[in-house]
Amino acid sequence: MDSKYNPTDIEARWYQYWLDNKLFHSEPDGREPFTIVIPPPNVTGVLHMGHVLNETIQDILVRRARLEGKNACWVPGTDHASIATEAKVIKRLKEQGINKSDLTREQFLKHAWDWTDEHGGIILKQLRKLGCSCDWDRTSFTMDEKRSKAVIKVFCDLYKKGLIYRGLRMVNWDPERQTALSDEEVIYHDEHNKFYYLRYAVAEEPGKYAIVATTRPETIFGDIAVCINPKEEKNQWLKGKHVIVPGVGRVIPIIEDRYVEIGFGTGCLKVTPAHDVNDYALGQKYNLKTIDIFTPDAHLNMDTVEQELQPNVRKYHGMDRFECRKQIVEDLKALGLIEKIEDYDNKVGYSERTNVPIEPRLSLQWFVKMQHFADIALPPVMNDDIVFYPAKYKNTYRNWLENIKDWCISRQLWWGHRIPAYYDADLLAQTGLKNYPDDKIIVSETKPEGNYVQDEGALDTWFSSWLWPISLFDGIEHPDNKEIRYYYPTADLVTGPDIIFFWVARMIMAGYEYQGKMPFKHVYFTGIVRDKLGRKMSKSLGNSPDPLDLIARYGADGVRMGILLSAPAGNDILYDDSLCEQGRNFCNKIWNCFRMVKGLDVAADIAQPATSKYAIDWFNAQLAHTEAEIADLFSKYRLSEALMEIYKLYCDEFSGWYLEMIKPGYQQPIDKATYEATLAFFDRLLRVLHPFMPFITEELWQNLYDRQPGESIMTANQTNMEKPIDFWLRKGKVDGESEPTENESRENRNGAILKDTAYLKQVITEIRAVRAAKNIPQKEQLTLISPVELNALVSKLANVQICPTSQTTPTGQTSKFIVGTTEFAIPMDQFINVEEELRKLEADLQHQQGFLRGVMAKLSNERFVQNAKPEIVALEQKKKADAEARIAALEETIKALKK
RNA sequence: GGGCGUUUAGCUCAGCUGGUUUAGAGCAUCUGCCUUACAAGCAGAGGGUCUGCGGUUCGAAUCCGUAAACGCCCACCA
Repeated sequence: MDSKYNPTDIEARWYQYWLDNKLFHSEPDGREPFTIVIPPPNVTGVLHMGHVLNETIQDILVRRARLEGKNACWVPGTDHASIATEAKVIKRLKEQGINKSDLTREQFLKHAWDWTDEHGGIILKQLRKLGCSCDWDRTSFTMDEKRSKAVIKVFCDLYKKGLIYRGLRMVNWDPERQTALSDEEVIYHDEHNKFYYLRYAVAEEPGKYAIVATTRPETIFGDIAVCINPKEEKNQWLKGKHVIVPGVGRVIPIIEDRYVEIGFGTGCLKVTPAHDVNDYALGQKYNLKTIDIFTPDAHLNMDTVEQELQPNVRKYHGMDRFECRKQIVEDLKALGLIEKIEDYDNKVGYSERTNVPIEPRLSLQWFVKMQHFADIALPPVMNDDIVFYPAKYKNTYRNWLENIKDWCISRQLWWGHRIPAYYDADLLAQTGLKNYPDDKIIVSETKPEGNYVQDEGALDTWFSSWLWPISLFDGIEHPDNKEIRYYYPTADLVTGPDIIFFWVARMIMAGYEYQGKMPFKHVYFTGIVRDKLGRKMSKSLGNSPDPLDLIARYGADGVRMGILLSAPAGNDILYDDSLCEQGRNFCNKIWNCFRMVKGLDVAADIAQPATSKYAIDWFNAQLAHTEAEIADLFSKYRLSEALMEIYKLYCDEFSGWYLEMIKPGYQQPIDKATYEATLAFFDRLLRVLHPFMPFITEELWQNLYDRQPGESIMTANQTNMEKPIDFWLRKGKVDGESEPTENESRENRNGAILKDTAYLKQVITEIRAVRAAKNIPQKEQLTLISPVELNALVSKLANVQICPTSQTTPTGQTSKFIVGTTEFAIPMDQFINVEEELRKLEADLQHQQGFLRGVMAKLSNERFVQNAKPEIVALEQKKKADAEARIAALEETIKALKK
């Protein structure tokens, strides 16, 4: 065995072994289920650091549950990611010289499926490298047959219930992809813009102007009115008048509405009902017409402007909206129709996917009525039936649900689930889509007989994702089937807070609507993975490492540890390669522990040293203690802390102390009892680590004992994780105790031996410190003069000969230290720097005296003694006694030294 | 404009319902060691008054108020 752990081959081998033995596969049975459904990554996506974090956490939870004996099932799959994938396909087609507009829907979809087949599932393959224990037999896709059927069925069902409707609304329009978006898909950015003050000539009073301030001068072609607040003093003179849209020539009325805020800008608001949500509302209220001046790709369309005005504005036809803005400003300047231009900061909405500014656009879309869903989804989260980690996201969740708006679910895309609404072809020809009567629409899972045409739109991707925990188990089509009854509700959902509205909230809604139950019991919100400078990882910054490359360098276990180490739930994690390095180093440490243990020469006929017996007792207690700690941390989803506990357990307790305690002398064999106990400890240690580092733990577990084919650490039932194993414990009751229960006595004994060992460790550490300070090598044996009886482990680990104080009269100089209130001394041949010793001791003395003053201040305070709880007072008295004893010991030592 | 969160060693974070030996961990740093499992290691050491201010209390990193800095979410002020 090499002294360095080499993960590459080992990882590949064990992953294949797990697959070959179907160890990830789950079928309903009598055990308690533990289900996680993967947040489906985009089908054409590749693994990035965010996935690594997210999937590692899920794998840890799943593997832990599996070890606990639960029937763990982690269902993988991918998302068709309607808009993102369609964009990628269009881009690729363009590279081949093909325009989407030249293709029929069928032709385009053929290309899209080709792309999906080609790239789809790459990310799932990558998850295997990371060690994810998904049940691959259950791999699903949001657009596969089962999931598609579920989506269509739900659409029809909600339509029948009156919860889906078609309507002409102002929606967020993505001019790049030319589709509607939901409110959640719009991201607002702060921008430095200009505020343009335009002069609208007053028709009735030549030479006078109404000044209108706007950030979007290019929309004046669609102006229908100018609105003032009836209460605004300075604009009273405009009441009932008309103004002329500058550069356009349209005469429009001044209208009055209290919506216009007094004192803001000029008090005159231009009303463009086709291009602004608020203006649209005003338009509705005052029955104004709408002029849509943009084409679907946000170029100016002057055909919609009145015939007689077109000669004035024809030059803008076909211009891009931002080009037009520049141009119109130039032109109005030339005409003297711009009063002034000011800097102005405002927010502009961008399409989440294409990153172009969205355009509010009046359009015919499908919506889900959300109030009903908000009503069923709010209570379970607020009263912790579904628990959020961290809990602060409950606020965010509530805030959204309490201000819920209807969900625009139709998209003008081809890649996705096509809306199952059908129009009578003849009637449609007469009326057009907008005027097609609602009651003549047929919404159906199958195409109706006759001459019908299907709605061209597709559904929002999230309209399939919200069914994911149900549709994966066929719970939409067969709501009471065996699988859904067994696996649903799922246990945990692990996801980012950025999709709390998109996905988490909507799954809860669908869960209650279609199963009458929550979709999951716990939601673990991860943070965002950033680089060590706190910047988001992005392709353009080049600060996003390729996970596969990291796995090649550090091993999957190392990377898993690296990503997890500083990732408490909800906190952003600042990723740095050095964290993976720490993970790799840890693997190496474990590897070498194993080499040491398995390299021991075992002799059946030698007796077990008392020190080893003690060491085993102690480590058993320590292990039980840490295991309980870890169980507690898991119950709170504090996974990075749990891993840190394990790390310290291996490095400090097991490797640093236990193995040193039981290690036989040079080229000496070890007794069988100690060896067996050590193997058993190792077995437990591997199990507790396995969820975090599956590969190395499997490798070592397999080599620890002879294992049967098909056996795995994964399924080594770990039912006793928080309890110590009995047979190492001393039997019989502790003196002075009256019949403790088994658990109590175990805890007492564990507590006692942990305390004893802490004391021993401290003595040993002090001796080592003396060595370090005096540069005395470990090999050179020292004498320790001790007033108390000490375990022989002290001699073994510190290489000292222990002499009782009574039998020793040190000649010459000694180095002294105090543990608790006991003074120990080490005689020294060499010269001792008395000054140095004194300085240290006096510093300690000062510290103790300061401490004692603090304690005394409390105890001499009557109100403290009266008000504080008795046990607190008693504790302070004990502190006082201890400090006094220690001070006495120090003073004596100092006095002796000064002689 | 609302709401939420954060601020503890050089860095990343624990510190739960105020009292547990005048603040803990990992990493990094410094010193000494290639000691017969491991230099991707071992041993030892240093380092913070808990963002500022005020209050409650016998007692505050912990509770309250306030200010500042940073971060996030929501919102139709053109």
